[in-house]
Amino acid sequence: MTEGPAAPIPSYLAMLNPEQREAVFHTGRPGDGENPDSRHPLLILAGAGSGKTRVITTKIAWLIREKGVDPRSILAVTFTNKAAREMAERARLIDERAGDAMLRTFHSFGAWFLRRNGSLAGLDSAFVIYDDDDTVALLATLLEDTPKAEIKQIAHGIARAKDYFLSPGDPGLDLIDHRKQFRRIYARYEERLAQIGNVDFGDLIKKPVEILRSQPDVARRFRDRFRVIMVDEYQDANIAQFELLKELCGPETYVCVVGDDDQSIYRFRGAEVRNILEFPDRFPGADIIRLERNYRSTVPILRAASSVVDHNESRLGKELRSERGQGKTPVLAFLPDQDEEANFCARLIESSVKGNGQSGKGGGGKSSSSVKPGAAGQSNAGQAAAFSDWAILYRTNAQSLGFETEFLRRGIPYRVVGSLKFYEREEIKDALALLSFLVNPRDEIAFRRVVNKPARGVGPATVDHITAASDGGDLGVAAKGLLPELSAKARAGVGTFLKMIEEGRALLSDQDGGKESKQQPRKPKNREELRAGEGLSVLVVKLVKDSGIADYHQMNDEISGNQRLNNLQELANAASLYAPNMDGLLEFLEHIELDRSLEDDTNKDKTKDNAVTLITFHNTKGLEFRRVIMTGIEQGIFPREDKQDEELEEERRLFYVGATRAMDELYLTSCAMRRVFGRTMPEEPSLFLREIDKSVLRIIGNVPYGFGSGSGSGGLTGGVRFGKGRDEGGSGKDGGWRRGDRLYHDDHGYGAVVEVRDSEEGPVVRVQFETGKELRFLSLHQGSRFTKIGRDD
DNA sequence: TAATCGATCTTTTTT
DNA sequence: AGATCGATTA
Repeated sequence: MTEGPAAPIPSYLAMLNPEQREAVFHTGRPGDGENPDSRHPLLILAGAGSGKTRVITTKIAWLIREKGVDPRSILAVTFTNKAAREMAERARLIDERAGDAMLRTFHSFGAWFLRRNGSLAGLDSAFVIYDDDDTVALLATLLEDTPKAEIKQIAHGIARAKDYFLSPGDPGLDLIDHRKQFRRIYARYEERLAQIGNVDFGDLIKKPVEILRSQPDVARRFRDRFRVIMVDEYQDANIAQFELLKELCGPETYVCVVGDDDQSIYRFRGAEVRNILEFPDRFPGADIIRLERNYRSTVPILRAASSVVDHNESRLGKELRSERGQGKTPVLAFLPDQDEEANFCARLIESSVKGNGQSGKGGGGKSSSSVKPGAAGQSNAGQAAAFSDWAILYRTNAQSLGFETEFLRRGIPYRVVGSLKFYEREEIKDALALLSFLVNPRDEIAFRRVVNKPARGVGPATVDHITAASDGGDLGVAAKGLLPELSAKARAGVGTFLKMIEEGRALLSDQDGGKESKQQPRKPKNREELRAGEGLSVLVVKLVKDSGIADYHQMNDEISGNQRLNNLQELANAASLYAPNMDGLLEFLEHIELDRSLEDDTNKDKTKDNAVTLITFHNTKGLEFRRVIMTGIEQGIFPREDKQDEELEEERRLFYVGATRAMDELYLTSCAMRRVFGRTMPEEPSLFLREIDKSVLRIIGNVPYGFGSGSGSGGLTGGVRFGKGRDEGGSGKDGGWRRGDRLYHDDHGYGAVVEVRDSEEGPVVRVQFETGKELRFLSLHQGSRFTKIGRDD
């Protein structure tokens, strides 16, 4: 199965270990009696830190260089843009020609496919991609008076349905959402989306599959072109993506997928571990190569990580071996609460960085931490760390706040990965909606978003009027036709809006110089390559200015108005890399939609190279850090409370992913108390801490009673248990408030009841606060915001 | 009809 | 604690 190169081994291959080499040299050549043109598929099970990316990139280069494979016939798909970029870069370093191979994310490949072949499914090539918010907005127009939460649920259902390659008519839909109306809404949504002429995220995968299935000639063309298909992070593929892979593969296609079943963490997004577990069944004749040498982490770190994931049932099984020796023992710290947790992390980091010329800035304020990082025995005698060596990992984005506050206070540089996203900002979405409407005049969602922003006197009634008149067609045309019927105010507003849009479109076609101008749409390469004021940014700047969006946001937001302006400027800068014509605009919008890694401006100044990384467990996939702190390892937080069975297994894998990011040092923190939704709750150590191999841990802090005593179950009741809370204020269900009652309100402080009277909704209580404020409350029985103190009389 | 204040809900994780 | 909803009010 393996065939080595004939002569001396080139240097780019010499650095590979035997398994990696086997994986690179595998070409799936058929045996005797098999179709000589067929290829055995390959599944590379690549453990964390086993040099997976090196194998893929080397393989691509090797195929081109030694096997004479045409680079253009190679397709490699990843899940993130970052991975795609990295892969392209590294493959090109080995062989320049690898730059001609197609390296894309699944979604970007789908978009590329649809721009060229979408017409076969009735899709105009000038579509815009709707994100989740747009999907919700579209559903909202379909479902008036439906609570937002429910709409979101339906949107989620539709997204999942597409992940599983299910259409409104599919019986399997019941597994997603069994309510009868669901498939009806899904069907209407599809209809409306088709009418508008845009696609959502799921369509980028689902539609290509449909086209490939219904158009044999297209399928043939693609199978002809792509002779080699590689998939990275295959454990994250969903059913639709699996189907797409299947459709792209002819009998002669060489398929190679790389993944790690232990790192499958996107089930909630439709990822199916089954895809990788069953790969040998779905792709008969598949060979499997395991990469089990880990070059990243020390022995105890790997041991700690594996000991947890070993508790999973459904695994292909794999034994990671460290090539890095013993190193420092991972530390598990039990801490009183999340403030102390942040404090602990800060001091740990500061003490490691000291002597490195970086300011430690002595941590004023509370110094009475019960757990001193130094006590961990991690004297950083010789080697000082850099801030950038450190990463703080947490389960939910919300947990970053405490660390940010503490780091800010102490002057520890940090950057938050992936929480506030640039493209999710209101002003950016507004600007993008304007641009989208230029491209697609049928885009009701974009139209609704910006037609009256800033307020132009175009109210909901007018907007509904226009959309109704458009009958799914060009909204601009419809609006124009309706102008005479509108009130003077609305007419003026709509007129202004239309004029602006027309000018924008004119700008695009002006620059176009007709269709025949074959100006190469510029690829975003180097941000500095073009300056703002060039390319598409002219259009963005003009629209943002003319629309009044810039002023609107600057006025409306006194605190961060300028920040918003900066963000808009940043958007314009990004646009400068694209050609100032319709194609360039489409490309720009697609780029924005699919690669949302553009950083928020607020991160910019902190992004100095030397900063601590604050990041969710999910976001760390594919990254590595010298020193990692996994925080909030508490039952209910991680794993989340509602996780069972397969989902619990996925949480375990997430733990595994997090722990295996660490190269040299690993710390785990678990708090006895934590503020959740603003209330302080007692916490228990995570189940995973019970599962972890204690022989590779150093435990510090106040160990919860019974923890680690090995005395079987029941040993995990850490922390003090509080009852349901204090007395419910007063007697009776409605609180039993009377005139003269004194109370404390969380927001307003002390006050007294001056009047109680009945209404249809229940008793209305009027309270005079010490601040002088007098407020009326419909009911005071909620308990949490009010505390009854006593009575005056 | 916008603004304001109280009530209620929120926390997964993301291409 | 913070965002968002939604009802009441000027």
